[in-house]
Amino acid sequence: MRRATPGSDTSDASGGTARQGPATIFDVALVAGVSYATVSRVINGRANVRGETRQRVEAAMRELGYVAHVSARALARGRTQVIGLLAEEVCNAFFTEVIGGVDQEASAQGYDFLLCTTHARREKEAEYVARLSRGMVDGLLIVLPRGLPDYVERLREDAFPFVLIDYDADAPGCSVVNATSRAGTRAAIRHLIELGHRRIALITGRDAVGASHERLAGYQEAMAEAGLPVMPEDIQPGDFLGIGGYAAASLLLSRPDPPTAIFASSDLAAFGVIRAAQERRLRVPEDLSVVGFDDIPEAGWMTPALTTVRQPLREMGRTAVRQLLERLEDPRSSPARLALETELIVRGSTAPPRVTTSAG
Amino acid sequence: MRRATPGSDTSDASGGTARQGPATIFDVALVAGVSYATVSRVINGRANVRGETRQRVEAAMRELGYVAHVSARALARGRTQVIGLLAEEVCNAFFTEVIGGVDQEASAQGYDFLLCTTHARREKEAEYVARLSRGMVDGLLIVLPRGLPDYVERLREDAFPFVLIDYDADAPGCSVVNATSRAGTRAAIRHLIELGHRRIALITGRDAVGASHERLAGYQEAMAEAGLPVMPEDIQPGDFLGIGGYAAASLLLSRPDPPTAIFASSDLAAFGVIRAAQERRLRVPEDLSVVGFDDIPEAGWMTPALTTVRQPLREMGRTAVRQLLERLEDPRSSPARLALETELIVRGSTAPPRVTTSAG
DNA sequence: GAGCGTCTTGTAAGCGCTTCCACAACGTGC
DNA sequence: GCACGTTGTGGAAGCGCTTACAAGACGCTC
Repeated sequence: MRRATPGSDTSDASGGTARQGPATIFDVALVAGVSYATVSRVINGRANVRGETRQRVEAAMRELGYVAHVSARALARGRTQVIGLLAEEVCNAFFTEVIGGVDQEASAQGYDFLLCTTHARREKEAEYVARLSRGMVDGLLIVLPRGLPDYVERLREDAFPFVLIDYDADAPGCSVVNATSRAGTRAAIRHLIELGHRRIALITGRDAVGASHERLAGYQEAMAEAGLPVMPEDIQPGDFLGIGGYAAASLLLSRPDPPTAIFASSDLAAFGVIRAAQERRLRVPEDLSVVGFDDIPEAGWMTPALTTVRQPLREMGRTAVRQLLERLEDPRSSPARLALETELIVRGSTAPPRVTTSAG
Repeated sequence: MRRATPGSDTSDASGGTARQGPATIFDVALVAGVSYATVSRVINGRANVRGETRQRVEAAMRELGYVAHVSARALARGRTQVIGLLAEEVCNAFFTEVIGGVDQEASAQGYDFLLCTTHARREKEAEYVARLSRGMVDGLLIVLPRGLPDYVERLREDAFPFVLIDYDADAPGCSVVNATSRAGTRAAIRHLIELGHRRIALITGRDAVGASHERLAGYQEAMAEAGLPVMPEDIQPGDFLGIGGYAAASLLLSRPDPPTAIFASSDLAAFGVIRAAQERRLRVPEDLSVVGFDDIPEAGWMTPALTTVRQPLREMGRTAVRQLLERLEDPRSSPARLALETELIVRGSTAPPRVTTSAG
C-alpha cells in the first residue's frame, strides 16, 4: 500500500527511507518479508501461520520494537479490550478495595481498565458514560451509583454491557453485584445484644445509597426480634465517612443517657465514632462497644481492632468483572443479581456493657 | 440545497434502511442532508460552515443521539485527548491527593485521564507504558517512580511527552515536578530543636524513592547545623506506610533511652508512630513529639492533630498536567524541573520535651 | 494423474473519523 | 463582463489495524 517501498533496503529502519514515528505493521511486514496480513495473524495468535514464518515475524517485531496501535486495533475489531470503571472517588478505602479487585481480575483476564472518578459531578457522569461507551471501553462497571441515573437506562437500551456494584435498590434488567448488607447488619446487632447491650445506636450511611437502607432495615429487624425498643434519637444520619461518624457519635455520646454500643454503617464512620469516644475519655470497648461495616484493611489494624461486618469488597470487584466479561462474550445472557455473603468479624472493639442500662 | 438522496425521506433513521448500532457521522450527514465532511467540521468547531447548515447538523446529531467514536477520532487525528497516569497504588492518601489534582486540571483542560495502577509490578510497567504510548494516551504522568526505569529512556528516545511526579534523583532530559523535601525536613527538625529537643529520631521512607534520601539529608543538615550528634540507631528504615512507622517507632521507643521526638517521612508513618506511642501509654506530644510529612487531609483531623511538612500534593498533580500539556503543544519545549515549596504546619503533635535528655 | 481437501499466504475492503484538495457559488473591483 | 479572491461544501485519501475472500502450493485419494 502506501509505503511499500520494495526497492530500498528493508532491514535497516534508520537507513533508506528515514522512518519517523513508531513502527507499524507494514514496517514489520517489510522487514520480515511477508504481507501485513500475516503479521496481523501472528500478533493475534492465529493458528494458520507456518512456524518458520511466525518466527521471522516475531524477530522483526522485536527488532523494530513494534507495539500495536491501540486505537487502530479497537477501530478495526470493534472492541478495545478495556473495561471502564466509574467510581465516585478514589480516596476512600471502600472504593479502593473494590477497584483493587477489579484491577486484579481484569488484568488476569487480559483486559485493561479505565478508571473514571466522577466526584459526584452528576452532570458530567452522563457525558462520561456516553463517550466511554463509544469506542473507549467494551463494558462498564459502575460502583455504588446513587439512585439509578438516566444513563443506565440509555445503556440498557443500547444493549451496552454494564454491571452495577453495590447497588441495593431495584434495577430491572441490570446485572448487579452486592453484598448481603441486611443480614450482615442483623448479625452484628445480634452479637451486641448477646453481649448484653440494650441501648444500641445506629449511624446510617448516605441516604441516596441503597445499602444505607438495607443496613437500617437489618438493625430494625434485629432489634425487633429481640423485643428491644428502637429510640428514634438512637438512629443518627451519617455519610459513610469518618467525619459523619464522628459528628453523629459526638451527638449520641453527649446525651445524658448515651447508648452502650454504636453500630456504624461503615468502618470509616466507626473510626470517627472511636475518635469521638476517645475525646470524651471513654474507653473502647469497656465504656462503649463499636461495630463497623466493610472490614477495610485498617479495621484490623487499629487499636482496638474493629469488630465489623466483613463485606468482600475485593471479591465484589472481581465478581463484577467476571459477570461483565460473561455478558461481553454472550450479550444475550440474562442479567444476574449476585449478593455475596457478609460475615461478622469479632475483634476488640466490642465487649459486654459495663452496667446494664435501664432499658434492659 | 443539495440533497444526498433526493428521492427518499432523509429524516427518519428508523425507516428505509433499518440502522443498527449507534449512529455514525454518515447517519448524521444523511439526516442533515449534508456530506459527512461537513458534519465533521461541525463536530470540530471549524469556522467555515454556514450558520444555517451548522444548525441543521446539530439538530440531526441531537435527534440521533450522536456521540463521536473515540477510537476512530484518535486514529484519524493522531491524538486521543487522554493523558495517562501511572501510579503504584490508589489506596494511599499520598497518591489519591496527587491523582485528585491531576484529575481536576486535566478535566479543566478538556482532557480525560487514564489511571493505571502498577502495584509495583515492575515487569508489567514497561508493557503498560509501551501500550499506553501507542494510541491510548497523548502523554504520560508517572508518579513517584522508583529509580529511573528503562522505559523512561525509551519514552525519551521516542520523544513521547511525559512528566515525572515527585522524582527526586537525577533525570536528565526529563520534566519533573516535585517538592522541596530537603528544605521542608530541615524546617521540621529545626522546629523540634527550637522546642528544646536534642534526641530526634528519623524514620526514613522507602529506599528506592529519591525523596527518602532528600529527607534524610535535610535531617542530617539540620542536626549538623545545630551541632547535635546523630546516633545511627536513631535513623530507622520505614516504608512511608503506617505499618513501617509503627514498627520503627516500636523499636525506638522500646529502648532504655528513647528519643523525645520522632520525624516520620510521611504522615501515614507518623500515624503508625502515634499508635506505637499510645500502646506504650506515652502521650503525644507531652511524652513524645511527632512530625509527619505530606499533610494529607487526615493529618489535620486526628487527635492530636499532626504537625507536619505540607507538600502541595494536589498542586503537584495540577502542575504536572500543565507541564505535560505544554509539552504536548510544543514538543520541542525544553523539559523543566519544578520544585514546589513545602511548608511546616505546626499543630498539636509537637511540644517541648518533658525533660531535657542527657544528650542536650 | 485429474480432482479434491488442507494449509499458508496475499489482496482488498473495511472500522469511523479527519483533513487535504477541488470546485461551485458568490461577491468584489475594474 | 471579466479575472479575482472568499466562502461553503463534497469527494477522496488516509490513520493502523482486522478479516473476509481468493489463490497458490501441497499432499492425498481413486
